[in-house]
Amino acid sequence: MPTIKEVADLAGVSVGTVSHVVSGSVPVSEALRVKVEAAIRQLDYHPNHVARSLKTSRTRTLGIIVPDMTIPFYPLVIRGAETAAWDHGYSLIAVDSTDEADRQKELLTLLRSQRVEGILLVVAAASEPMLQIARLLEAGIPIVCLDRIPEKLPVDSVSVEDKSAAAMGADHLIARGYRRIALVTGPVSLTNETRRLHGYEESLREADIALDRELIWHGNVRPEDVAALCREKFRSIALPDAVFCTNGPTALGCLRALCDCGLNTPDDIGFLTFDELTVDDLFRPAITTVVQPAYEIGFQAAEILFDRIQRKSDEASEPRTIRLPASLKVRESTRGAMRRE
Amino acid sequence: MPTIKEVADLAGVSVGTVSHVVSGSVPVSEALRVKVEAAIRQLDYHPNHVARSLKTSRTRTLGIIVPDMTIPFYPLVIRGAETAAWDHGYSLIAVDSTDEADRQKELLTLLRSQRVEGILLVVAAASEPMLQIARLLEAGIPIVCLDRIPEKLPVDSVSVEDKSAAAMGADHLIARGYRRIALVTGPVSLTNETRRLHGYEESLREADIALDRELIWHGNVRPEDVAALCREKFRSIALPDAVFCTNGPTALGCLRALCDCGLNTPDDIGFLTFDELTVDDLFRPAITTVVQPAYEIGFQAAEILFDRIQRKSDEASEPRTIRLPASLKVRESTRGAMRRE
DNA sequence: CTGTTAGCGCCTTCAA
DNA sequence: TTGAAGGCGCTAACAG
Repeated sequence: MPTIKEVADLAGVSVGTVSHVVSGSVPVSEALRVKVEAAIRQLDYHPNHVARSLKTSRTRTLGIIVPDMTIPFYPLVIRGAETAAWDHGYSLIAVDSTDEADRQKELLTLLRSQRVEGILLVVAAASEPMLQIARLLEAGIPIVCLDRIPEKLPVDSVSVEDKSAAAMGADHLIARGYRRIALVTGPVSLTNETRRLHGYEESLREADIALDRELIWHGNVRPEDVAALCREKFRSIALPDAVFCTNGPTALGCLRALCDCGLNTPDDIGFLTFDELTVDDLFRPAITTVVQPAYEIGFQAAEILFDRIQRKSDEASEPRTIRLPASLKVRESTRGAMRRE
Repeated sequence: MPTIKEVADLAGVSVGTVSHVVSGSVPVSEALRVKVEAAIRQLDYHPNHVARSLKTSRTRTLGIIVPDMTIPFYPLVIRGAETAAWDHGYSLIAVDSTDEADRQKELLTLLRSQRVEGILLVVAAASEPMLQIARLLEAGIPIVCLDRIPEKLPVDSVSVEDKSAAAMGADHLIARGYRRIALVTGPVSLTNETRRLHGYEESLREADIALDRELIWHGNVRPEDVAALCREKFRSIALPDAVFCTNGPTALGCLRALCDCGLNTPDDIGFLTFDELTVDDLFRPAITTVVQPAYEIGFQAAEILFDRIQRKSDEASEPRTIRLPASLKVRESTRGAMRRE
């Protein structure tokens, strides 16, 4: 790999001059510029970002940790963040914690060693990253949590307005005449799951529907587990009018259970879920969905990071909490309750 | 951010000693080691990979460029590559070219400037990266192409055995009694699409089914476009017995067209596709699929990269071409032709 | 405008 | 076993 020195030698100028034409920050005479550019092309010179970063102590790099890239929601988030980063001349390192606390910890350490200038973090389900996050923050590396927000931690965060999003979904079901509405959640250790639960509860309360604990099923983000859970429920208790899943993987599991139990939607049971399943509208019937602004979440989170990066010193400023509204995509799976009695 | 010097000062030793305990490469007496470790913990020291890389000229980093992270196939590939990288103590920078030639070019340049030690590349559909790839190779940065393989370029590559995979799919359709089998492809500028086409053709030939050009529809990877294409076909020519889509996004478009045209699978028409659509087996009917070993493709590609990285000098060795077998997941959408005449 | 030079933080001989 | 010192490639003063 050619270095700036080799370029300088070939062009017959000093390294300083080469640096100037590369960065464009200092004027260089036409004549020398042409010579330098020729040398760069001839040697196929590519500035060494590693050296540059060491010198400037700015890597122009952001990191993002997601729990599972294969959940369609996250690639969209990453896209949003990547776009924002790109716009600022930054690049984004996207890594996957596979939802494991240990790996998340290692990744955080790694990103820190790589000297990323900021980190977007979707915490792993069973992790306690508070201490590590606090340390990163102390070290001057801003962090923005997205989607899943750790409790009681003064950190910037961006997510959907969980409670009202869930309430919107439940309201819709109620409006369509469903009354016995089961809720299938992800891990309740995640605060956004809890908030979605609250939204559901509130919606029912306002509609004067008695809360039935038997209809609140706490699952996780592994479709197989959720499928087993739902099958068991479908077989052991009176069938609900409708099921409301609070996230994508959960919905996948629940759909499988419906399949397995020979239940049809919406004829036998209504179905509603958070998060597009890629093909919601191709399913027969098409699935009604609470759609989160995934791209926007990633984008805005990155913007906050840049805000922090810009005015480094002023780190005392209050943590920002952004809650974006979800939207409801009404399709066939909630066509309406067919009271069967 | 504390530096190695600060750790050394606090521990009352030289930087060399600290370096030795951090790397573990040189023995250090118990007493000093303990002091150094205490200092490291106290300062929350994290070795600066940037400086380390500059010194050693090894970044322990790989890059992967995919055309679209939101296509479920690619996150799996990335997972595989990330796992392999992790096993070797490397990290992986995953970036998305959004299938644009320009962006791909910039990303390649970026990765090079970041001094990644190797690159996994899924070329953008309309790109001509030959020259740039050649330059990277010359510069001693190994590249492995995956999934989409550029033609006539002596570069390592890993992908599915396209032709036989497609033939397997077509054979299955034929065995189930389908005869008028439409093929919906992605961009034919992609050689793997061409090879899948060949597999289809060969399968038909061997079954003595006359090739009908009218049944070969060349689409792209934008579902909307493919949907429009298919709708037009469904309305203008005699309905095929079955449709075979050669990739996921194409299948999405085709399914939409079936929906829009009120065609049911498999009653009106059989349906088969490459690539899991996340929920193939939840669809009613469940969709028969040619499944590519996505994770394995990513994993093996990364392994090849490490092979190259290891024995750097010996760059003359022949390019390796790995073709992994696909498997067929038979579900309901190809239940069998119901001859309707 | 152009050249010179001092580090950025770390690893790695090399001596002691 | 430990310490001292050079230099990786680059940028940013600064001097000319």
